[in-house]
Amino acid sequence: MTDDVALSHSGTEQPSTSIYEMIREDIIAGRLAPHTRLKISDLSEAYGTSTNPVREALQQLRGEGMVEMEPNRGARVVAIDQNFVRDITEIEVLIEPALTRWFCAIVTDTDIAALETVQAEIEALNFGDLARHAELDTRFHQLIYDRHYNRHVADLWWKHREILRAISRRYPVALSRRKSVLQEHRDLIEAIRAQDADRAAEIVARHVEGSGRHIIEQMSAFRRTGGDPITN
Amino acid sequence: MTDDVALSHSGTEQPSTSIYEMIREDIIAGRLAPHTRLKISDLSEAYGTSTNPVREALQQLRGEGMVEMEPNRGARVVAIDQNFVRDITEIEVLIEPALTRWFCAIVTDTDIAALETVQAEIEALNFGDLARHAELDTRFHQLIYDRHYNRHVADLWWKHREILRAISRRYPVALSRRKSVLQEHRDLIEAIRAQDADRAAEIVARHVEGSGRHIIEQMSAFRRTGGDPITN
DNA sequence: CCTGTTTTGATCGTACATTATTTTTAGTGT
DNA sequence: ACACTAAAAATAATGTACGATCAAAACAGG
Repeated sequence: MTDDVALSHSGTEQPSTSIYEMIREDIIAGRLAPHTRLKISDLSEAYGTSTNPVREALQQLRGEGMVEMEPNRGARVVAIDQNFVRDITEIEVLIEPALTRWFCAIVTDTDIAALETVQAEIEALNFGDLARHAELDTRFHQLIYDRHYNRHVADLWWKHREILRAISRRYPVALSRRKSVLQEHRDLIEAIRAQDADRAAEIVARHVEGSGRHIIEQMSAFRRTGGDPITN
Repeated sequence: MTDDVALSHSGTEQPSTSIYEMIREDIIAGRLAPHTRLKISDLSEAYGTSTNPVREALQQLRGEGMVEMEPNRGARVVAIDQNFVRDITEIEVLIEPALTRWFCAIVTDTDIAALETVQAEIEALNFGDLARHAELDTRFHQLIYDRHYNRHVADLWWKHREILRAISRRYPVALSRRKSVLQEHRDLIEAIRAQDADRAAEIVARHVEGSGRHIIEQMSAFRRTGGDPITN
């Protein structure tokens, strides 16, 4: 089994975006799957630069927890197993309801309209394009969370979101889960409109919990069959 | 005001501990105060190495959020203001009660005995040695949180704890706060012994909240007077 | 006193050297 | 002839040195 890096970058890259962002984006987009080896010489060649910027980018990603490194043995994209997903989902179950509560207190008609617009797009799409759906779903929650004054919480949510995106992208979404997502979003909008913070928080908690559980189930299912999930 | 780096390292360092850990430790210990400039040439000289290891260490710390960097303008220890403390305190108010709840469910007599031992030491010390007190206080909570299966939550707590330690070390502890800390610890032990998870969680939430508020108040007070707080 | 230029200083990128680890190959004993 | 061990080469990470680039500070002219 080849464990090598094969990226979709042309040889001539504009260095407008940093190496760090590029590697990061490649991890989130799933082009660098969890636990793939990150060889600095390969990466420096792939991104058309010398080794030093790559090394520093990897160190930064290491600090963020997106890559893991062993001394004298190089770096890998962080291995994401069921426990990993469970762990960060549990954190989100604590955080997202709190963010939602705040949103309920400061929400305006414009905000709700924006939510409904995105939700309408999601329903119209109806999981036809999974990548697009993920994008819209992210935007839906982002509309709520980005309003919070606490940037650290919002950033923490975003960081976890990106990781979950990277992993969930590799598995399909079950039909039952699709129904739940749509319903929960609708319920959430209603609770927010009614400024019922407790109810909104409760819905979000269940939403996050369900999302995490679903990913874990899909991981188990596809691990048992041994088949590779979605190959890009 | 000098903005330079002046560390307490001898010229001959054993490279058993990495540059990363050394810089990190210097930040947490307060030898590198918030917002101090981190000049790689100075650091490489101070730690007795070349620039590259320092650069990578700084990138890792940047990923952790302990250092902030601007392109072509170098790195600084992250600036910790009142909002910063408020932000991470708010996160802890969400996280620590959850960790405590779990602890209530799995606590043993040995655990409670350990807590009481540490608490006895704290009370005996009675804030005589602030550094030692901070150490014991950390250990007290660590006894509770390290038992949790979710390593990501525990690590998040630890990361925030270290940052708060770095900042609170620069300010004295008010007498009223000292009383509260001791009382809250005692109450917490009682709630845990009774396996009253709700009550324990509530106590911890107040404890964390009070701790954060106290730090913020001290920051405001010493900012107004303009005087530098505690100088090591 | 303000503005444009020069100088200084530090970061960032490239190239090279060293060290550690893994793989290959050769050798030895049974 | 096969298995196991040891030595050696290859591979990759880690550290050092230097030149290029960028930004702020010092300076000269108006």
